[in-house]
Amino acid sequence: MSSRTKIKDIARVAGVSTATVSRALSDSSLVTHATRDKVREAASKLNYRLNVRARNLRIQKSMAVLLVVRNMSNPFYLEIFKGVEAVARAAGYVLLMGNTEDDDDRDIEYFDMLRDGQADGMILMTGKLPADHEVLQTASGMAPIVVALEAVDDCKLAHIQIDNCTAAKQAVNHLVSLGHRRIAHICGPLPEILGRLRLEGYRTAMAEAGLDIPEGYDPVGDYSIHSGKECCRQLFDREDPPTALFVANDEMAFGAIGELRRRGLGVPQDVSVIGFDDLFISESYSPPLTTISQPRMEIGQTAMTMLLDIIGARLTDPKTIEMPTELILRESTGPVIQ
Amino acid sequence: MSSRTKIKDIARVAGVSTATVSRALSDSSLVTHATRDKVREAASKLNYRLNVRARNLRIQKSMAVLLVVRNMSNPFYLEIFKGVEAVARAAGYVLLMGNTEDDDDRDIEYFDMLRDGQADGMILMTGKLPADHEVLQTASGMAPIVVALEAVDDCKLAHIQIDNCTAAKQAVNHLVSLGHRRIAHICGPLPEILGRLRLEGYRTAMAEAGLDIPEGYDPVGDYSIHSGKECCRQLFDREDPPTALFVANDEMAFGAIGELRRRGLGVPQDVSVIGFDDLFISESYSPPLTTISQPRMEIGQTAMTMLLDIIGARLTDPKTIEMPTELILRESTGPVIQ
DNA sequence: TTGAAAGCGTTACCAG
DNA sequence: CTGGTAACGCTTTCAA
Repeated sequence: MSSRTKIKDIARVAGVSTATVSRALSDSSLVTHATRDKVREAASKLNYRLNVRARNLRIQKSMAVLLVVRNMSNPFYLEIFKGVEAVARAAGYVLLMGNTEDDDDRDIEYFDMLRDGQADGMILMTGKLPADHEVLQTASGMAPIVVALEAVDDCKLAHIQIDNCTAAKQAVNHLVSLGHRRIAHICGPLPEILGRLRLEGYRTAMAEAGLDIPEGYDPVGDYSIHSGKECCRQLFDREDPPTALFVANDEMAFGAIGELRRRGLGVPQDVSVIGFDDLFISESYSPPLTTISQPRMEIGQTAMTMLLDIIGARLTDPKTIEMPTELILRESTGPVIQ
Repeated sequence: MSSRTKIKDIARVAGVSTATVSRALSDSSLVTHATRDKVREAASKLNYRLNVRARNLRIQKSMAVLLVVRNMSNPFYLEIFKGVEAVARAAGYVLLMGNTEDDDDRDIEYFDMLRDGQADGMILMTGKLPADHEVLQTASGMAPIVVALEAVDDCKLAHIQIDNCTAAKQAVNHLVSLGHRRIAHICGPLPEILGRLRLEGYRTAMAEAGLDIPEGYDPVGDYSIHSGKECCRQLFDREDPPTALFVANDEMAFGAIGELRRRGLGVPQDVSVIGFDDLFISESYSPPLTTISQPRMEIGQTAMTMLLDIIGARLTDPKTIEMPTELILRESTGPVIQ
């Protein structure tokens, strides 16, 4: 019982060579059924287990994929994790988690892991790309990277994303259709593409509706509950507070609703609020939050599927998949009261 | 640029043997400073990167730990993930995610990964142990497994947990001190130890306060928002509805509050509600939820630290660490109104 | 302090 | 179809 049984032991017991054992165990067509069965029997009698490390060294793969996020404790990612995990394990890959905490050095570490073969592919959700990293300079073929939900400039990577701008327009249109005219937008951080696109959608919808955006009607938050509260405070300290809020994510919307309640303003009686993301909790929030829903699990699944296609060379040209969003009408929005 | 530079190339350039290169790069005390520097220089000139797969095969380690949960998309785990990840990466370990979806076969798969050396250790949060798995039968020393937040019977594994029973008592005592006498408890699933301990705490506290628990005052949910709603419905369809609810987790508490609102009952004016877990959202819920807080990030950190100690043989006997909980008073509980 | 060489456990090439 | 054997890239004895 000292050392685990290896292919050599099976070879001895079954009376064949290690090469044949390897072939038999991997269902190669180069062995007869008879020897295949003989080998398998010996293997199971000896309680054989493949040494994955040895195989990976030999075949030059790690059978692992790396999922890199900015902040592991963001609840938004949960369903995505799950979608990625499901597809990965079905394909025999294990899932390595990467957490950058917005630290560029860590970003690079994960790219290094990819280059060094510790992972065969990467799903990147940070929206950041280390400049000039070797991994990206694949003369032939694509780098085994799928950028999810974010977009990185200038390079030919596979992307999976949603149409943030159109979704934002849809949200604002809904508020307009309820009769709102003073509609403010609590933005996400604007260096990031996500925040910019949602802001652009807001502006476009407002313009199309012939509505002005007063100076300061689009305060910038950082997606945290607290910053939602803070931005809301700014907006309602004004002399011309809005009657409706389009907020760039649900968490800031929660913060905003909290602040409104603190001021004695009812949602949606006094102010309508619409969020973005449809977190698991939003449906049962008080009031249930009207929001834009993204198919997060499917995004994870699709990202991983794409990554497998790249790794398997079934996908060789940059491709962007756009997933549909949906406006979920709940009880945090209502007609404007004059 | 076809193939990556390896230790052999460095050896050639630096004019030493591969053995010396290996030693130099790992800061062995068996090389002189001079040769060490010479080797390092060559390595960096050649842009050398260690082949982790090859090293792992040779040293018979994977430098990976496996974090196994029942359901990856449970927001409760987020901070734990983060805590584990931080300690793991500081120690040079990568984090592999395992998701069982309550499927025993998957459970076994992850134990197999551990036995097969695909991971050097495991943090188990499913509360389930496959019977008689080889991994557990370590004649000498402990299995490299830390059971977190759950308890598994009968075996000598390291545990990290909270005192669920005492925490539950504390919650109920708080309701009692506010004058509540008709206090119900929405339980988690009772086959599981967690649910049982919280129920026990509830019963003990009620008994100590001299309060009866009417038949049916402790409906069983499944930790989902929906089941919280359902259990609440049952309780308030009674002729003797409670004036206070101690709910076994925050999500069910949200469901319950939603149901109460639907019935026109105010929280805490008409009914007090107290949850368990202190999810990220609970603080800004409406109303802000009184709940029991667990130090989740620290639990993750401590679990991983313990695991490293076991792997490094610094910890050789089963040990249970108990983390403190805290009752967080917010606005969902208030004095009973006659 | 250094080098030669033996593995770690597979897979895959090349003969037969 | 099968067997011998050379890798995969590193670490670590054992000798010098």
